[in-house]
Amino acid sequence: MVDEESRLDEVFRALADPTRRALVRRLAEGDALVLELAQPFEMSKQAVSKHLQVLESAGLVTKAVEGRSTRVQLRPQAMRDISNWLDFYRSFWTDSMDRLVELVDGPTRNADTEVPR
Amino acid sequence: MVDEESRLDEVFRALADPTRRALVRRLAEGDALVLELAQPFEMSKQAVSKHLQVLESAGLVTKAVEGRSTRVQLRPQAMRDISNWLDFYRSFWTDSMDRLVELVDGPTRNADTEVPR
DNA sequence: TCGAAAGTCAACGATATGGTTGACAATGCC
DNA sequence: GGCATTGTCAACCATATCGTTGACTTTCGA
Repeated sequence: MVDEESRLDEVFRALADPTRRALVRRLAEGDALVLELAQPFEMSKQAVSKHLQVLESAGLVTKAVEGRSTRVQLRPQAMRDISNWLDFYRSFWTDSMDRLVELVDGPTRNADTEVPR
Repeated sequence: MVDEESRLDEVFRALADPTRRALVRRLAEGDALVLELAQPFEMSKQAVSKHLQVLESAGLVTKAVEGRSTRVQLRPQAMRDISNWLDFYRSFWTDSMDRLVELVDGPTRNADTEVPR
């Protein structure tokens, strides 16, 4: 069982690369074979294969062998982990906006908005 | 001007480290001095300083010199970039759930739910 | 059956990362 | 003034990352 922290690491890291994000975006349009994925990138198929391994180990992608081809499928549920992580801060950045507004406009609004713990 | 892609890279990368996420979470409770941040981690202040530089260059944190101390402040707005990026896939993973349900339950529900582009 | 196609594995190289230690500049305090 | 405190910089080390090329296995098709 992989603990939550290292899973977050993997997903964040997997998405911290423009090539891999492009692969993900491509896969959002539908499944594809590895070579189809490698095609638009000027990169060796080996490089793409490695990127797909990173995505797979992060749980963002699954593979299914079909004859001598391999079909790759997006598994966007894995993004839920980081989405949940972000949720904790979502209220924060709107609150920050409020505080900024307050700074600019002066404390006209009543201060009953709780600061999150 | 930094283009959108490399900004995403930086933010994703910055958050792909458990120490830095811990720093962020700590800063969510309020501003802190660098030494205060270094305190709970069994790590040299230099290491923490480096992490903070990564966070700062990703726009997740700002620093303000106060005498010989430096106050660090969270800037959660930077997370908006990746939140927006995720938004594109948010509908996706719920749709995938629907497709899964359909697979298990059989096609009982009418198929008027659009597949996103 | 033989050759081309799809994909992975292994080894290599250049560069980035995350940590260390030691030195240093700037500030505050006595 | 002199010394401790805060933080960064520089150099170094071990390891990871991202790409390459070459070899290999498996599968398809003529």
